[in-house]
Amino acid sequence: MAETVDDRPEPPDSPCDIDCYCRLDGLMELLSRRYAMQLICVVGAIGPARYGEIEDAFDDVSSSTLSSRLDELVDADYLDREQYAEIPPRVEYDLTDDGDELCRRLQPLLEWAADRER
Amino acid sequence: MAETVDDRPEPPDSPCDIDCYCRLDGLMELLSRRYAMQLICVVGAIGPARYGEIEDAFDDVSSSTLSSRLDELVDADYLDREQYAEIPPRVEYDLTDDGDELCRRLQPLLEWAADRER
DNA sequence: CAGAATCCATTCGGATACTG
DNA sequence: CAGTATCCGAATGGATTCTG
Repeated sequence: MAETVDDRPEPPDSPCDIDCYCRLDGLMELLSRRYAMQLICVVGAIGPARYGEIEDAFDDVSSSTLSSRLDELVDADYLDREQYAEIPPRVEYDLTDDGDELCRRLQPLLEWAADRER
Repeated sequence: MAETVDDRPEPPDSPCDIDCYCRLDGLMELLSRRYAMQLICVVGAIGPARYGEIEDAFDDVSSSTLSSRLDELVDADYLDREQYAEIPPRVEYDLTDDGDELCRRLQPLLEWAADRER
């Protein structure tokens, strides 16, 4: 890698000085995956949510896809995964603090998107 | 241990009765493509924006990708494309009313995303 | 129940070259 | 300047099968 600038006081070569929304990679890339944004908001809405509940909410998502999305969001610390040693096994997902903040910021968007689809 | 009281009506056709953010396809699918959300906000920020300005703002987007994204957003009526019969040719993109509303609803998200990347 | 693993079709997006 | 066209590798997500 040629140039990795660790401290970015003011990128001199950035033509987009507004608020530089153009270079966003981490979170935006995560949110650009299928169901990611909806997933955050669904978990936010139905509180601690079990895997099955989430799966049902989407109704047409494959388990592999949902698993991936959950993993990614857990890894990125937007979701918290609590596993209980019970039979049958129970797992609950909930928003972390960051996830909660994210959810709040997604709300206006999804709300609007939902409105215009009906 | 009592279950959380659930007195929701339970619509028969929708397993996700909160606000049904799970079935969103149209807009969310559009926004899930690379640069789409940033693109809306950038155009919102630099007003009527020329193709070159937008391209420069992103600095690492390929012209084919940017073109696709622009086309999609124009087709979906979030962006307006104005072409002037000049030499050299000039094209300006601007937000439509829907695009403007979308931009406002994306703002909190991107703002936050930008903050946590620095 | 809550996934993990594997395989695979499709899609997406970048590079490159070319144009009105 | 503002794209379009083409090719192609990479990534994505679904189906299916299997498991603690």
